[in-house]
Amino acid sequence: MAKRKTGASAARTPTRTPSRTNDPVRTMAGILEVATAEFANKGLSGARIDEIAAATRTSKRMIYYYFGSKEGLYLAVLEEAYRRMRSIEADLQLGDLSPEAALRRLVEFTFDHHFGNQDYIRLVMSENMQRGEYLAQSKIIQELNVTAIEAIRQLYDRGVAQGLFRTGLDAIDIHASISALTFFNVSNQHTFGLIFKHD
Amino acid sequence: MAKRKTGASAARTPTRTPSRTNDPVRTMAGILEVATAEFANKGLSGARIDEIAAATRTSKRMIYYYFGSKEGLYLAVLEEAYRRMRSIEADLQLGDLSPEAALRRLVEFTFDHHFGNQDYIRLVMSENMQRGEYLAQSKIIQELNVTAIEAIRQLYDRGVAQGLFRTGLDAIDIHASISALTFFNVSNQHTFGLIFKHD
DNA sequence: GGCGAAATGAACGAACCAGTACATTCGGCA
DNA sequence: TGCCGAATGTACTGGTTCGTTCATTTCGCC
Repeated sequence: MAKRKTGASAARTPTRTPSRTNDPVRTMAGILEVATAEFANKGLSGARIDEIAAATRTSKRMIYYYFGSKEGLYLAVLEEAYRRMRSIEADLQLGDLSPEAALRRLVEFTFDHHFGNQDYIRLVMSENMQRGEYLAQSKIIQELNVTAIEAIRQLYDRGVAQGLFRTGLDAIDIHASISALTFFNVSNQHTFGLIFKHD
Repeated sequence: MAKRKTGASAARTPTRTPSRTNDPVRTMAGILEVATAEFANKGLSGARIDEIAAATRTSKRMIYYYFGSKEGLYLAVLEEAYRRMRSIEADLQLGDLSPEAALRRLVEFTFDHHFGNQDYIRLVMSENMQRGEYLAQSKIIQELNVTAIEAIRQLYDRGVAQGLFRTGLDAIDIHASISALTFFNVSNQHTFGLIFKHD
């Protein structure tokens, strides 16, 4: 069931995975998975460490052992969510496509990802409620974002060079435009749906 | 449940405020004002009744006296925020303008309101984090929203009749389009600003 | 000018919740 | 095969936080 990955603590774990009860990698992954759902559902202040622990195979003790604090766990969850998204995004290989095709593909991906990963949306919403306090602490996420913006900039510059896109736009604004409508539709579905709507 | 004062806002307040210690209208208004800031800043679960009470001229006792519970206060804050916005919106008198001018005016108002009332934005974000649970309880807000959508529908229909707007659009979608970009820019300013930006 | 309801204040309590102390088992390695 | 650090379980605690209890003051009204 559990696949061994080299990530966690050190590279000293042998490749075999015998039937053992100590499995830090699995423990951490399990905690992260449950915590992602909990933080996405209730936000940072609404989430309860005890509930996360109860939904895990392990105990609250382990959460503090691996993540140090509620905030530490939240940050780890946030980083994992960003890392996952940017990872898929990087796999799109936008550089291999024409500017038009690349842009279309990026929009499609963003659309699909936002609608398919509401946990991610809610984590970002939550983080905006915290005024980006935890994002600001994460060098990792900031680098991921810079890379993503850089990819858009290159794509845009290629398009401008070929006379396909008009000049004077900012990569960040493009990113915002791509995200805004679909993000808004997911994030505000409840206050909007209540006005009258279903589809 | 809260025992709402009938004509809370106006009606029976003597126009001057003599030196009297009992002033329920003022007490309620003061609580609402402080609570709005607190809920907008920290969200429902992050807000602290004790902090709201401390920032008021009155006491926690009064919060429960007038609003019954933390949730009751939150709902009252939400309703007041919506009511205020829709009230200004209604003052725009869109019906008196040409469809084009009315649409432009609506967009401008939405833009200005969103940027000028970040508390409102954050309350709506917060409410979306609660999945619209409290909006769903508020007949008042739902009616306000229906009215607002209806105004857009009329405006749109007039424009279509005059051949100014293309057909086949939905009033709710128009509303979403108007709100999305500016709402997103305010609501996600922190996770976006962190990518790199200032203006 | 006094009566009863509305409004207010001070302090308390019970549940909740993040984080910890203590104790134990596991598992790689010499 | 015994050692030792890594990993885990159990039970607890100290502070926080929503909500309440009890007592008092205010004020409209007759």
